[in-house]
Amino acid sequence: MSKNEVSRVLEQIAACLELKGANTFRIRAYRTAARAVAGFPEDLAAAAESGALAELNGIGPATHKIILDVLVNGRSHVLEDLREEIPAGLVDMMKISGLGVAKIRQIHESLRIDTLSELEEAARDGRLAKLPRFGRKTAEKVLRGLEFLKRVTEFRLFHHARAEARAMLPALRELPGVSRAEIVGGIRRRSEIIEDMDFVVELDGPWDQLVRRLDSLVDVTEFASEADGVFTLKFGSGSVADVSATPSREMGFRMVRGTGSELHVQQLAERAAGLGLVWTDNGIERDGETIACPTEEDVYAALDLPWIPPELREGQGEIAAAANGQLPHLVKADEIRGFLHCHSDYSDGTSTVRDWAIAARDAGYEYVGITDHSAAAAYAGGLYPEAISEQHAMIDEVNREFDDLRVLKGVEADILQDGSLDYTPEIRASFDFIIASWHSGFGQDGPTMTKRILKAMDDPNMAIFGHPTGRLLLSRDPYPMDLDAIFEKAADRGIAIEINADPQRLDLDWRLVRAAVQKGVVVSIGADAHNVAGMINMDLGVGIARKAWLTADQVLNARTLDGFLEHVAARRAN
DNA sequence: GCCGTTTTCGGCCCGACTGTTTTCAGTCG
Repeated sequence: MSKNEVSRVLEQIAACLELKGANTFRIRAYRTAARAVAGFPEDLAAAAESGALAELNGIGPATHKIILDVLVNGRSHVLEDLREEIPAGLVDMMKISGLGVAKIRQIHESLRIDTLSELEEAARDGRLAKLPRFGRKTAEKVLRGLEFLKRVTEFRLFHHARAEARAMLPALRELPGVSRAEIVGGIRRRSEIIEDMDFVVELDGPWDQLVRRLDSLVDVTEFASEADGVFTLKFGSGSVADVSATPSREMGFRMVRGTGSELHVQQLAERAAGLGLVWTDNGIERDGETIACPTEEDVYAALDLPWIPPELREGQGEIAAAANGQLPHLVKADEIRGFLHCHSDYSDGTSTVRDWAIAARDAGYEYVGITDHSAAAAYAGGLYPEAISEQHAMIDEVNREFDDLRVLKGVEADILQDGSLDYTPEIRASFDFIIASWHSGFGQDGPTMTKRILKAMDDPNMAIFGHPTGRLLLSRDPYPMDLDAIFEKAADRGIAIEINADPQRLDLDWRLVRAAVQKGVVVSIGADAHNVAGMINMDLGVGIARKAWLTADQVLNARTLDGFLEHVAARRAN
């Protein structure tokens, strides 16, 4: 059982308790434990054995017992008992925007509804709108929510899928006759959401032996094989893996074919045709002979191309760029010098300023920008003016202790309804830099939102525009605003646009990052981490930057400390 | 249910918006 699965069990318990009307603090305790588990940096099972898990902040006797139950038995008796009482459909309804516990209970009790399809029916035939305090708009919102759920339910977040795929690799590599196994597909391209996991295995032995052993892999519930050596596995967790088996002389070809998007592969086939070659499902043929391609380099070389980084294989011009020798030198994780956008225990984070400094220095960063929430974000413990001075004094103290790292006094200031930034101008000027982002007023229409953001950009203290479109992967679409106008103004004012690296956000979308950069916008990669375990988010953000063709000089926090501060100063003077 | 420079019980996440209502419950971040 992975951390994510254990964390999900705790989340589900919280959801069931919420629907039961349990004490809110008890519910919150389960959510806290779920987050603690998900963000735990080490091996969970080992920590459970050594007793370190029980010492973890947020884990108490009850949640510890549940975690052990899940780790040892693969299931939670507490959750199973709750499931007896609470229909699964009601838990699903909590994912619908606009439906909270109270409304769901009302629906359940007055309409006797406990599945999503019954809910849809009631929303369509008018029963839902007739309930007290519901109405036409609520019913429409529920239908939109149901539509969204249908659209996303086959997908999972990148980091969850990658963790599961990585955990599967050793088992695949140990299968008889398998000399190599690699992850391909959307995970290798670093797509933000993933439908199926894709693998390629290099097989020396006979196929039937592999077929017999594949369905013995842990937790496989369904197994189907296809004629051309692709095997589909379904797991108890609901995830699906496609495993493609190939002899070593075709390994490179299978990896290219398995990794590239449909468009990329199609464009490779067209290029092959242009060179008088034939692209088939199993390889590239010249004069009726298949060209041996044990490595990916062999495939691209046969097409007279240099190797193309997997992140770029989307059919968005990378083949032409490769042919012209114009592939970008994609930014690498070790080129990021500044760790930006982190929350400390002054607001809703759990790590202290000193924790952040130590973790950032140990990870090799030159500077770390602490950006707690501003006062308007009351729900997240946003800082009142008194707390700011206190925090700045603390940062000064920590800075005196480190000669190889600088802690910057940042803030994630709310963009208020009217487009002004939180705090007075004097307070805003007291920060080293400001990430401005919005956390409320999402009901506004597109033009109003655009006007609001454009106005915020007039504030000389706004150095970075945080999680610009507000999207939450698999749960909320981006907000409808005029991004062209916003990118133009950002370029003009020298405001960086954030790639927020929270795995649920990955906002700005990589496709849009490319558009922004083409307009001259500088990009900042922000981890949006709430504890030092969240430092791994930076890797996800770099992945998105690479998908957007970014080079280090286009990334604000790949600059030196002086370079970063110069940028902020230039912005304030603009 | 968890935590503790408030320490074994009492406190923990609040303010604004939305859609429904004609004064506010429910949801969201």
